[in-house]
Amino acid sequence: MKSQKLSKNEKVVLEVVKKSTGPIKAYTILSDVKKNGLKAPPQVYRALDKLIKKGKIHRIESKNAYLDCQNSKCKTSSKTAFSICQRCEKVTEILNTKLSKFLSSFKDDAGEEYLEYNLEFYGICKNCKS
Amino acid sequence: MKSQKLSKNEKVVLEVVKKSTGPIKAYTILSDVKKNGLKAPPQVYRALDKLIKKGKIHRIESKNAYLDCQNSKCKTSSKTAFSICQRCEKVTEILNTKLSKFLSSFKDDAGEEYLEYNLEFYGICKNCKS
DNA sequence: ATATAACTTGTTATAATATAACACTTTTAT
DNA sequence: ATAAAAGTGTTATATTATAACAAGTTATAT
Repeated sequence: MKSQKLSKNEKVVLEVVKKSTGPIKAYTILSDVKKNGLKAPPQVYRALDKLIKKGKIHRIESKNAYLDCQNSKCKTSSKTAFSICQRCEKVTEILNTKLSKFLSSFKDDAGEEYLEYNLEFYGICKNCKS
Repeated sequence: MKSQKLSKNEKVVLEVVKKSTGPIKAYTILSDVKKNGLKAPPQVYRALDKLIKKGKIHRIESKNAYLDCQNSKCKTSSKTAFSICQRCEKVTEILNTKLSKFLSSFKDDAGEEYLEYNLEFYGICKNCKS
């Protein structure tokens, strides 16, 4: 794992991601951080990439969007699981020991294990069901 | 599940995806199907979307690429798992009953189950290790 | 303290991925 | 036979992401 120290742009971008109520898109971040002097996509994408590597945020692959990490221990930047509501688009990080143990020790039919994974569950959240 | 009948463009696109040795990108498909008369991105993307719904192909989210389904029974278009080699980029669909049962019956901490999921494992494949 | 390597930033341009909108044709169901 | 639904062709544009390069900053070793 990389140093956890954040650069100026990384801090600026992380604050915006944290403030967001859900996954936020790169260009939404960009328009938001313009008031902090950032001007161009590479500045945002570079910060996002670093923040992911440092375990501060996650990328929700099926949404091309970014979410701040809910796990204070943050050992999970390469072992991630999320639930995604198909109605309200809400995304929640899943922190579940049984799940992470199962996936971390999963061997495929060739006997191979995997150090990293990303799992996205899709369904209707409790709120939308009721 | 939708009807399995394929339209003309869907057949053309599916053939290209099947022929590919690994996940193939939409614009690679496009340049390939130009000899069949298809000319513009929407023709390809529409076919891809339908083929996914019909369970003929999968989208590899972390690669923005498409892979033909290896499961002849093809009940799994919304419950998918893949292994992705970080060195050679090879992608293999994982068909493993223990895994699918575990994930299909997984309840999160709020007791919710999910009808759909997509799981991507990352590691080094057997071939690259040796 | 100073050289130098490693990292970070700013900037322009462009690449890569995907969809909107609309007119038209074909297939399907009644 | 007709209407509804599904599929096609087309142009334009939206969205997401990276290449490339110059300049500034910080960390480290001597």
